[in-house]
Amino acid sequence: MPKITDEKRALRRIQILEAAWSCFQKQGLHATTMSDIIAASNLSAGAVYSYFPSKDELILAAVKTSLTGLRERVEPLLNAAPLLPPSRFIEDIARAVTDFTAREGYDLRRVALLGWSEAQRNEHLRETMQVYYVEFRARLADAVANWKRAGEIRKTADDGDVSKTLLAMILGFVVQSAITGDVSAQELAHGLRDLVQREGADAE
Amino acid sequence: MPKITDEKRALRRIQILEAAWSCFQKQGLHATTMSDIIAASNLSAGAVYSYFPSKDELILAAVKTSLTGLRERVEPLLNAAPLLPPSRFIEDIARAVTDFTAREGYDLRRVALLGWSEAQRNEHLRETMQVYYVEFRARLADAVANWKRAGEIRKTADDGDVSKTLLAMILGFVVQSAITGDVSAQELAHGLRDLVQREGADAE
Amino acid sequence: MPKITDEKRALRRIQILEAAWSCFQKQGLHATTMSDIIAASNLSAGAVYSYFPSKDELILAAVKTSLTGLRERVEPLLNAAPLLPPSRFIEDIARAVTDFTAREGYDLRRVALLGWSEAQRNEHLRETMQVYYVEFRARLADAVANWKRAGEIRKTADDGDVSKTLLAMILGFVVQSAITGDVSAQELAHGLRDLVQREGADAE
Amino acid sequence: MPKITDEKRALRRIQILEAAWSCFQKQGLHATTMSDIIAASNLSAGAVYSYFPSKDELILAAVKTSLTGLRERVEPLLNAAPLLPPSRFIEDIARAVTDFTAREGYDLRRVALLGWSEAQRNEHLRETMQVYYVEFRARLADAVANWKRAGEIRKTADDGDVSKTLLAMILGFVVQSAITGDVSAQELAHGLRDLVQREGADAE
DNA sequence: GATGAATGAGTCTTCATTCAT
DNA sequence: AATGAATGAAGACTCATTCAT
Repeated sequence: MPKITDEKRALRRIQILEAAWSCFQKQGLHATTMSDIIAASNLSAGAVYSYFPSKDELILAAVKTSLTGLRERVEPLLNAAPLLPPSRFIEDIARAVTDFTAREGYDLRRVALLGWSEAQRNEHLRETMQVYYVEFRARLADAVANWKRAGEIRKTADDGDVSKTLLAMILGFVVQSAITGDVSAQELAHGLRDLVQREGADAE
Repeated sequence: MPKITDEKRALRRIQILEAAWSCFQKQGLHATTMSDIIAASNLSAGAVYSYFPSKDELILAAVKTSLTGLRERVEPLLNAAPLLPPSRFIEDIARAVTDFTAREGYDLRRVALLGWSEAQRNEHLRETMQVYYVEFRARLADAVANWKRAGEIRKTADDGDVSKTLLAMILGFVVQSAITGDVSAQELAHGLRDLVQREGADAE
Repeated sequence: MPKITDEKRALRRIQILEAAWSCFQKQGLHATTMSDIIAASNLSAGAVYSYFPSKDELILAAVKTSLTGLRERVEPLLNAAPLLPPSRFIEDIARAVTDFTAREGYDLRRVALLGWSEAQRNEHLRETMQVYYVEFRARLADAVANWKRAGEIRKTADDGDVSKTLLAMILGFVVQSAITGDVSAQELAHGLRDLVQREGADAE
Repeated sequence: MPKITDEKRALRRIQILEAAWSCFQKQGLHATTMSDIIAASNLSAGAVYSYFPSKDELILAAVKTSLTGLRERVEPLLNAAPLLPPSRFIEDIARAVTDFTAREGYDLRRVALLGWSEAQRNEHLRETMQVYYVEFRARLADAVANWKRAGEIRKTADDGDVSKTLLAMILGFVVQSAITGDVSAQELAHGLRDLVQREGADAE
């Protein structure tokens, strides 16, 4: 077995990461043993450890990857021109969360909950997440500025405050749909629309 | 006949629970060992086990108690007459979360994140949470009905949808403030107000 | 099982240490597994670890104890008045090494070799040994001074040099008897006497 | 027909052996992994294993080689005519040990300690060493006989006993200088001389 | 011949829980 | 009732060795 190509190494990494995801979702981060992951990956202990030096590193990679994966899906929505109005925008973001979950064969929402929990005791993970969410909020603030120009929300709105509220809605959607399992992207969006529109205002 | 009165038993339970909370927040649910909790509670292993038959029960009790504690603080806000308008209401709820954290000497938000994560692998906890959030949402739906009567939001709004959106905002506030640590109840409320009010609408 | 007495704790420690010695001699330090020691001590893994926090600590204790044990046996020889002449003195020291081995049911010489080897990679052990041997040499230097006063060796002798040579003989006796197994305390002493006494000098 | 000449093979062996020595000294025999040696030798795992079938063989070879190397250096001293008197002879032997260490870029003394320790659990190594030391002692006994003829030591001296004492001094010098690091060949020799010469005897 | 990725048995250590005192 | 020492199953990780390419 001489030198393996970088391509193959990358594939192996993904193979292991997928095995890990699958276990993590079913059993949680700590109830999952390395043996579980090793068995699910169809590799040997040594092989897995040659790709990830510790369980913590594997957890980190799993969570980071899901963060990155989500970003890639949400990016187009943020860059769309013209930008969709707030409630439609939120609906699409929520749908991206839901779709990501369904498509990749693993539940992004569950991984998110596990990751947040883990971030409490893992410095590196906590920082990674902080940076991620702060950056994401900055992108939302850009969207808010856009909406102000488009007259979707009033000019005096504070970009920062609104972006915080929007992020809260998105993260809360993740939690709520993971725990109660009975919330759709559409319901979230309609709820926002109804909150926004007063009596007599014309719908969407 | 027990030497120890029921009253004393109750106090001991709280003593243990507080020790557990304190450890859980610092180290997470699984990195906390029974030894940690036993040491923090100033009791013996046997004593702790006579109050809680297993670590899982202790986790369950710790999370349930924080759920109950929060409910008690939020209850008055839901029953207030007249009900505050949406953004004010959200602000007060968020403030209750923040205050609860500060006052009891332990961080409700962290416990919430840990609890959600744990709920992934603990059937009983998951059901408890589901019931709790669904009930809480029902109370929020009542508030929505109230707001409709008061003309705060339009009559055609769907109580269920709006309650889901509101819950998302609240849960998302918990996540965001636990992870980034830079969101206040006021910012959340202002963000909602700005989202709600269009150009030319009169403020609050 | 309430609080155990200090006495019992000390006995347990010895019980474990003896199990460890016995294993270390048969298999060496690193080929001995904790399982071996646990089995030999008739205790559980947890119990052993409650007395010694790691294998390294156990190794350290085993070596230190043998150092201390030997010192206790050699002490009287150093303090004897009048001090025996050099070759007799060396003979008794060598005999103490041999006896210690036989009596305590474990081979001091083997433990010494293992310890020296381990000291190469264990900072703490190395320092402990350094201190021990330097102190021991100081005691030998005292003996040399005594011999000079008694006319056993010439006045111009350097206490330090002679103590180094004596220590070398003792340590070398340990090595040689452990490896070849065919050297007695008497042979060592006779060899020294023969080296010391020239033609025509009167014996002993 | 091998692509590689015997000469090259021999060079490779030495290259590996030197890598092994270097690792063994730094970390000890068991803390050194085959990976360490492989990395230090700049060869592949397969290559190293084609020269030494197992780690044990490598240890054996490393220790044996150091034994042989030392013999080659000491040989001339034993065959010198006229033979140096005892304390001068010991000084030169000790110096050979020290020089060997310095010149070959690796510490003979450390390897010796490791080897003795390993001999406890390695039958083959133990036998090799026994033979080596017994033979070496026989050469020392020859020297003793010489000294008797030359009147350096008294005629009634027992060649065997004296050779054992001399070997003890040499081996003990190795231990002491490896552990305390503060003994020179000269000090050892002076110590012996002082022990040998009584009051009034003429020096050297 | 050479390579180095893969193997997997074996190691040290932890920790929820029990129960003799 | 209370104690805390003891248990031992289970977990994370290592590393000598092999063999497909």
